[in-house]
Amino acid sequence: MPVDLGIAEKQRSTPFYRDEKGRAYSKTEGPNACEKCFLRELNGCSALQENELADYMHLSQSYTYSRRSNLFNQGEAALNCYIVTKGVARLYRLLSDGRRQIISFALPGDFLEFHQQEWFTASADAVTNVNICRFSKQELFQFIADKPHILNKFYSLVYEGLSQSHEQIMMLGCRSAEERVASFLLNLRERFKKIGYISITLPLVMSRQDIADFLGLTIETVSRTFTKLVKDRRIIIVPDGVRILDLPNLKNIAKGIKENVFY
Amino acid sequence: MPVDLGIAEKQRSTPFYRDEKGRAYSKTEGPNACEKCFLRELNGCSALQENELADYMHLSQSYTYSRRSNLFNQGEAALNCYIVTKGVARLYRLLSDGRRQIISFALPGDFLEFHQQEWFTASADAVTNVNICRFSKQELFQFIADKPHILNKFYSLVYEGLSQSHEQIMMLGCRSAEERVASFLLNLRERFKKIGYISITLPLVMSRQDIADFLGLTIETVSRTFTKLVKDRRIIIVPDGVRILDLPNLKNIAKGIKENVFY
DNA sequence: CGCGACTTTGAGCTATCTCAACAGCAGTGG
DNA sequence: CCACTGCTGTTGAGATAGCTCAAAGTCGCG
Repeated sequence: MPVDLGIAEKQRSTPFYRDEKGRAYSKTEGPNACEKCFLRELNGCSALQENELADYMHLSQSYTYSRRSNLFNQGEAALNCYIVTKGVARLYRLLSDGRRQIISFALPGDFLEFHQQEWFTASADAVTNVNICRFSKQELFQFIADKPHILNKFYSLVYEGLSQSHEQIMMLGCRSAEERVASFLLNLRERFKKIGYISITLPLVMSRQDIADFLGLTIETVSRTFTKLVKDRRIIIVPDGVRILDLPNLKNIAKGIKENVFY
Repeated sequence: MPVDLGIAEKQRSTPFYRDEKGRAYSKTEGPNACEKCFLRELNGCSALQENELADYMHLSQSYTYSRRSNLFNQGEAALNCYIVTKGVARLYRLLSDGRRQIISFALPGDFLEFHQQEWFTASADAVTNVNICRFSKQELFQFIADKPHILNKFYSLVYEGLSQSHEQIMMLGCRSAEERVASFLLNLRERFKKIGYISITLPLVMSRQDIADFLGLTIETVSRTFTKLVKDRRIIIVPDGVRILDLPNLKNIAKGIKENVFY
């Protein structure tokens, strides 16, 4: 089963439930088929030993959220944690006056809220149709309590997230609009590669507004910057994404190097 | 032993060594006196059980770095990890053209580089004279490999760091200069409180340039913003720090609320 | 007292924002 | 099949928060 970003689907057809907050979702009955999951090699689940898999499969349940729907909200009791298995989700925080900062885009294999804190510190919703594995936090952490090899793997993943956040801090703190957009495209490209999604077109499943709120820019600045990159022949814009024409130069822009420098 | 931010000391008197990179430091011979350490209640060490303490004490060694000296650099092999026990350090990343982004200020009790990655992803140096506990990463992670209660504690601490980083992303992505400075002061105040450092004056041991590089602003903008906060009677500037005059209003500014709002 | 490091203040500049118009496209309904 | 509507993205023109450069002030220290 290949990586699925949920690009094509615009509508959902499966029947859905609503939770106590009115969120629509659909659910796969019975335990998850972890042994067939293409993500097993990639993420925290890879730390599982064969004899642990059967129990683990019963811990999580598969859910589907449709495009634009909400997964959880900042401030709510954090009873569950999530792994994205298909599509893209956005993790964000809001200020009281409506300003939004997207903290990260979660791709297949990414963990959300794998902590033991009582409340969600951010909100998340589905950018495309999204499939997730949902765990009861309490059950999950009980399961791994005597399995340090798994906890260790989780630890590494959180640290990786921390490292990504530091990169993001660097980006927002000292990079220009053009550098931000270039970094964003390259980072996305790397992450797709890592999960085995390789294609000439770099799909941009999120809106310009999402990109703007991620990069700390306005939608107009993002648009103008894309236009500039197109004019300078670094990229071309295609339906649902971009194609990178001049990778080395884009990398230099992302690094903050103005002219062509080869090394 | 109370929290010591190393404010008063401008000079160091103890003899020092130099490591292979030419870094000056001094070292306490023999095992650390963890049983007397005031941080034991606060940080990761609090997860240690009585019978584990003796072994743990032999894992780390106490080092002193003088003001402005370097602890480690981005890109070097990450053989050690650190806990600040006195003073303040800055963790930062550099761009090739010299732009610097300070990722965090590490106060007593804060962990640095508690990961198992091969290389340092950031640099750190001493803002004041700094005491640290230094661990061999390999030895430390070997020690905790069969002690999930400690690993679990570390996990929580890393997640807390992640949460702080997300706050920082929010700050850099969508807050104005005044909001950033207000948030910075309040956040520092909270963190001092947490480690038991309570005083009328909020000490600012870092330079304006450090604050600017942390907040993604220039030194001039930081200075002007302080001046504005003084004029508006939110704070007063005193030697080595500020005093907060109007806490509720400062909190509103930090939240992005313009006028007096009580709730 | 004088030097150097740091901070504040001033004045003009610019990258990015704001506001507004318009273009493209999908869905809808007659 | 085509007007109509709503949503998203692009482009333009003017406004502005924060930046840059320059000068002056402050403070600790020899």
